[in-house]
Amino acid sequence: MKNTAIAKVFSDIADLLELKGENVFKIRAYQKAVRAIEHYPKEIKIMLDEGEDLRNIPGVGEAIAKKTTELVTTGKLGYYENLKTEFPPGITNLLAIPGIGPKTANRLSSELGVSSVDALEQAIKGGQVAKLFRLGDKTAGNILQQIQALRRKDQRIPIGEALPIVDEILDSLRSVPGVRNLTYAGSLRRFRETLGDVDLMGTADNPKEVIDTFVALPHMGQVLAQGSTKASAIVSGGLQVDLRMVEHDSFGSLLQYFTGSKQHNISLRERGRRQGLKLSEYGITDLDTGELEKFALEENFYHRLGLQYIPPELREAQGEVERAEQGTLPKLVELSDIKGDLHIHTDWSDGHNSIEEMALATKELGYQYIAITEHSGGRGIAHGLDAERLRKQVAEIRALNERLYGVRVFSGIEVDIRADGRLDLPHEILSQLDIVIGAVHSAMNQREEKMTKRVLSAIEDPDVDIIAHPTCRLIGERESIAIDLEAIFRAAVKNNKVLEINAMPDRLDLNDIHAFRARDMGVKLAVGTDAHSVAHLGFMRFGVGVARRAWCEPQHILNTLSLEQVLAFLGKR
DNA sequence: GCCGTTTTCGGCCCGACTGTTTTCAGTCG
Repeated sequence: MKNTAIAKVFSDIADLLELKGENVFKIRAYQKAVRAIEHYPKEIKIMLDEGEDLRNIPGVGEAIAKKTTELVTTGKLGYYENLKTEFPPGITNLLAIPGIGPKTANRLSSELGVSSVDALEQAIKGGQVAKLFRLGDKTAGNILQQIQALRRKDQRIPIGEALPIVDEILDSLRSVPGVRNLTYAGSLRRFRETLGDVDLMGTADNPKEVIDTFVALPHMGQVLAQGSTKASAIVSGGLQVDLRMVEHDSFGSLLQYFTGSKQHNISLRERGRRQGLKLSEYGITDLDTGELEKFALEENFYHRLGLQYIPPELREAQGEVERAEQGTLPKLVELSDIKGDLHIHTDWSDGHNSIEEMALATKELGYQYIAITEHSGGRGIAHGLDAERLRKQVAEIRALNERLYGVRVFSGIEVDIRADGRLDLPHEILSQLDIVIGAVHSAMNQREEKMTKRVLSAIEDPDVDIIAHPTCRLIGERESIAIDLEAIFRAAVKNNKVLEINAMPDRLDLNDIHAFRARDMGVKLAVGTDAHSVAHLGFMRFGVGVARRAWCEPQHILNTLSLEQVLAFLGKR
């Protein structure tokens, strides 16, 4: 049983306890455990196998540890099963409707016998809901709207789609005279892989003018709200963007507040309270004197609490507050640390640019090296290279290196790991290359045991240096293959092999949680763009974002090494 | 149910909005 499945059960329990009207702190404890478990980098099942105490997970105490153990070892949880029988099935679906909380859901169920979204819709249209005490026509109408919005609501939007649009919006707004600060907050600033909406924040001498410019931008579809300091609009593609213009002297605390995560902010406030301080978006209030201190700079907000500045990517309540207190936060890898791109396609297979064009473009980026890694022949559709064409390409790259200045081109391949675990090209040619990436592109439905064995055999193959996009997921499109990542990570460490953080925005694979665990286990990682054109080289920022969320420092990432160092690493085997 | 630079018991993050009230409950982020 995976951590996400365990978390789902406790999340259900929290919902049911809410309906039951249980002690709110008990409910909060379950919700806290849900977040802790779903983001925990290590599989609980493995912790149990290794005899590790689940109470090491912050937010998990004696009771939840015991329930988790029962759930994982037996596949069932008696407490949960009993709880479920107390309510009509499906009633927790009502809680997913914005505007409906436990109290309302309970009354809908007990007073109207409504326990499904469809039944609720009928009840609203029939007028029964508006007659309930303390509800009314307006509330009923709002709920109906929310139900309809929920039905047509798109999935969360991948960061790769949102960020370029947001960058354009910010560029346009920065040209308004008098703008002083302007940035994005929220999950985008924390670099989460998908976004529900986007929060922009700024300060300006003339906030109204910035708002007016914002809603008039060509990107904007429907404008949902527009006032003197705040506006909301839907940009083409369905992404909701909120712009908030605030007072300059409290910009820091507001940015901190709106960046979140919610759970991170709660951790901070809990800590603040123990210091006799009350934290809010307006600043920090001394509980003794009642005095409010404002912060124009976010850094100072953290420093006032006796903490190191915590980079947004770390603000997920994963122990970053404690580390900031000790002054031991990691010095996160930055885009400027990247010295090369080790996963690149060209027009030799399914890419759009020549080797030279790609090389010159990366030189512009300040890179010292790139690796040309076409698909192998096994992928017929992608004009994959067979041994003969690969030999020709190696010769061309050699010739190119003779006349290129400032950037070194490695000859490489993204060789298919076939369904039986064998590589798609023979040792004779692979051993001639500077770098070999192994990847799964076919037979993705294999059972976990077979798939794991398949990838393990590639990791153990002396010709292979890197495993690309280890889970093969495509965000919003294709689930991860079934694979035992813990076993993969162990083998990578043992064989001194590298796992990729694929930076294509619809892959981001390894993802943040997996990369966190891999790094923690001592796996070397590489951020590769998988670029199929010059424009794709810019994907590096997304991969670096994942690495930062995984608490990676430069030394954890292979392609932060200089040319000499990376050659030494590759030559070592 | 969790947890401890005040505590093993007694606390538990903070503020805003909405719709319904006539002072506030419920919900959200």
